[in-house]
Amino acid sequence: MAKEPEKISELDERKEKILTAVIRNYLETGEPVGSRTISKYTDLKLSSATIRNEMSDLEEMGYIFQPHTSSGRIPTDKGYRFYVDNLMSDKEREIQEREELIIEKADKLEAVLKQAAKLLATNTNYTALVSTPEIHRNKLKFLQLSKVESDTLLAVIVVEGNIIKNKMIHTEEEIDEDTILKLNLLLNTHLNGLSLEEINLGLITLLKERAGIHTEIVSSVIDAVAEAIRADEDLEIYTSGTTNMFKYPELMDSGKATDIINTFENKEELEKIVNASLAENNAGKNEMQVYIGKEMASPAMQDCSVVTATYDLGDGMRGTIGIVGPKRMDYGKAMGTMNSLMKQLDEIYKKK
Amino acid sequence: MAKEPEKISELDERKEKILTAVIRNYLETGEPVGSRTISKYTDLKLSSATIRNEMSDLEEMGYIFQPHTSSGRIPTDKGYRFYVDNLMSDKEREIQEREELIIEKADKLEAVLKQAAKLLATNTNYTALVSTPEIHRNKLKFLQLSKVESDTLLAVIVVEGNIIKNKMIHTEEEIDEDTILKLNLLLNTHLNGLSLEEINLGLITLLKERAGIHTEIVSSVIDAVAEAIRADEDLEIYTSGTTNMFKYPELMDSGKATDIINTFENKEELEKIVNASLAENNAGKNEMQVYIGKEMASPAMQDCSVVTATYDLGDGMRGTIGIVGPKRMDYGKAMGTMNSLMKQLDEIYKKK
DNA sequence: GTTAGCACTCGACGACGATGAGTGCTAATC
DNA sequence: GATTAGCACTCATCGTCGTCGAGTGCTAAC
Repeated sequence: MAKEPEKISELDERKEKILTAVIRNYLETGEPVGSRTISKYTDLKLSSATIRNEMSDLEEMGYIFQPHTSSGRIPTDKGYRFYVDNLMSDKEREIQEREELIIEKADKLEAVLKQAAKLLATNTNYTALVSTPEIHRNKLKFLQLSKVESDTLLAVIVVEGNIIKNKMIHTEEEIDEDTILKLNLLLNTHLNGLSLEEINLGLITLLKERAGIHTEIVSSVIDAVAEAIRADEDLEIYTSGTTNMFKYPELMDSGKATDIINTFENKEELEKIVNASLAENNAGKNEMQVYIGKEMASPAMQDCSVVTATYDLGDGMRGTIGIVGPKRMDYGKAMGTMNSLMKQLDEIYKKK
Repeated sequence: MAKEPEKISELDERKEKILTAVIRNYLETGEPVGSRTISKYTDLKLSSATIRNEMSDLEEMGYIFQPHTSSGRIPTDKGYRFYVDNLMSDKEREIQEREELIIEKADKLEAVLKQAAKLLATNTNYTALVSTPEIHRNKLKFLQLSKVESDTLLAVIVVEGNIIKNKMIHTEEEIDEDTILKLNLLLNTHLNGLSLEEINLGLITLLKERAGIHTEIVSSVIDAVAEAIRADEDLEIYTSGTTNMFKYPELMDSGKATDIINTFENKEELEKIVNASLAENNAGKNEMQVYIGKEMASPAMQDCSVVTATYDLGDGMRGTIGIVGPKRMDYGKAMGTMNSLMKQLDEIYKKK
C-alpha cells in the first residue's frame, strides 16, 4: 500500500521516514526527540550520527526545529502539515470505526448537537466545537394570527427551512374573531411567499392603510417577520471539554491557558474558526479540514490545531464541527472519531 | 451608626475589630496577615504583641488559622461567615449604585440573561452564573393546528406562562381545511384549560376515537402538549467569565483549576448551586444569599464562595443569578453589583 | 556514505545558605 | 491585670552553585 505512484516531495524516502518517526514520537511523548531515539525507533538500520545529519537537513528545510541548542527536535507547523498531508498511514486514518459513538436520537437539533460535542470531547480528550447550522431562510411560508387571551394575539410565522417564530402581541382593546380573520386574510394575501427584499415600504404602508385602526398589530407582525427572516444573530456555538486543554502542559505555560480558555468563551473568535472551515467547504468537496498552528483563524489559538468537518442537513442547512487540541494532537484519532460521528449524523438526518 | 443595640456575639469589640482588620487585609492582598500589619492598620493603639495574643484567641475560637506555623493568619469559613453576617459595614454594602450596569432591552429573555451574566462577570472580575427561570406551566392555554404545506401541519401550543411550543407534523396524505377545522374544534373543546394530570388515558382514547382516521395526528399533538407542559429539561444555566478564576492563584494550585473549570461545564453541579439558592429563597424573603467555602452545594467548589439572588418575573417564573469567586472575594462589591443588576431586571420586567 | 568518538551546550534538579516576615513566650512596665 | 519590649525560633522564598544527563556538532576513521 505504502507506495503512491508519484510523490512530488522535496524529501527522499529516508528523510520522510525520519520525519515521520520524529513526529510520531513527539505526538506520543510531548518531549523533544533526539537522534538516538530515532535510530532505534525506525527500521532503518542507521546510527544516531547519521540521523543527526539528516535531522540537521530537515531543520534547515523547516520541518523541525530545536527549542534550544542541543536538545531534541520538535515538528514545526510545516512538519505537521506535511505529516497530515502525506505521511499519515492509511491505518491511522481508519481507526475510525473502532468505537461506536452513539447519538441518541433526540427531537431537537440543538440537543443532538450538544450531545455530539460532548461525545467528541470525551472520546478524544480534546475540546469539541459545534455550530448550529446557518440557515437558508428567505421566504415567508406561513403566517397566522390567533387570539390567545382577550388582549393577546399570537403571531406564528414559518419561513423557508421550517424555522418557526412566535410573537405575542398585546392589544389595547379586545379584538373580535372576525377582525382577526380579516387581518389574517390581508396579511397572507400580501405577504405570503415574499422575501425580505420584497417587503418594502410601499407594501407596508399599503397594509397599514388597509388594516384601518389596527396598524400597530400589522407593524408588530411585520417586525416579527423581518426578524424571522433575518435572524443572523442566532448562530450558536457549543463547546464541550474545554478543560481537556489542561491536560497538555505545552498549552498551559505562562499566560496561554487564559487566552485559550477565553477564546472558547468568545463567540466571535469561535465564529472565525467555524467560518474558515465553512468557506473552504463551500468551494470544494465536503471533506475534513485540518488547521495547524498559525493556520488557525484565531490568533490566540496558534499553539493549537483543529480538525473540522461540515455537516449538511439539506435545505442549505450547514454547520461545522471541530475538534481542537494541541498541535501534537493525535490527528488520526481525531479524524477517525470525527468521521464516525459524521456518518451517524448523516444516518439520522439524511432519511430525506 | 456602628453601634447596634444588642450584639449576641462571643467576640468583644476589640476582637471584632481585629478580625475585621485581618479579613479586610486578606481580601485585598491575598496574603496571610501578621500582627504587625494589624497594629498599624487599625485605629486601636495596640502593639503587635497584644494583637498576637488576641489573634491567638481568635484562632482557638476558629475564626482564623495559620497556613503554617509562624506565618500570618487567614480567615476560616467561620471567619468569613461572621464577617459577612456582622462585620461588613453599611458603606461596603452600598457601593451598589456606583456603576450603572446597563442592560440593553432585548426581546428575548435568553438574550437578556446572557447579557446580565456578561455584565456581572466583567464588572466584578468573578464568574457569573445565570439560570433560566423555572417555569410554572401547568395548563394548556391555546392550541391550534394549521396547514403549512400540503402534507405538513403545524401545531402551535401555548401553555400557562406564555410558553409557546411548535411542532411540525407530517401527514401521509393531504388533509383538507375542513378536517383541520374539525380537528381544531375537537382538540380545543377537550383539552383547553387542562393540566397534565387531567389528560389521562381515557381522554386520549376518546379523542382518538373521535378523530377517526386521524389518530396519528392526535397522538402527535398530545405528545407535543405533554412535552410543552412537562419540559423540565430545558433549564439552562449560562456562565460568563469562567476564566476570571485564573486570576486568583489560591484556586489554581495543584489540580484545583481543572476541578473548578470542569464544574462550570457541568450542568448538574451548577444546578445544585442554583437550586440551593432557590430553595432558600422559596421559604424566606427574597434576599441575597452568600455561600462560603464548604457551604457551597458543589464539592469541587469548596475553595470558592458564591453570592446568589433570585429574580422573579411574575407568573412563578423565578431563576437564580450567582457570582462565584474565591473565598476572599470582595463580598461587598459582589453584593452591590448584584443588587444593582437585580434592580434593573426588576425595572425591565416588573412593568406588569 | 556511514559511524565511532569526543568536547561542548544547556535545561532540570537538588543542596545550601541567606533573608525576612511572623510567631510564642518571658519578663519588665504602666 | 493588661500591655509591651525583647528574644529565640520557625519556615517559606529566593538566588547560587555544582551535578547530571540527554543531546548536539564536528572530526577522523572505517
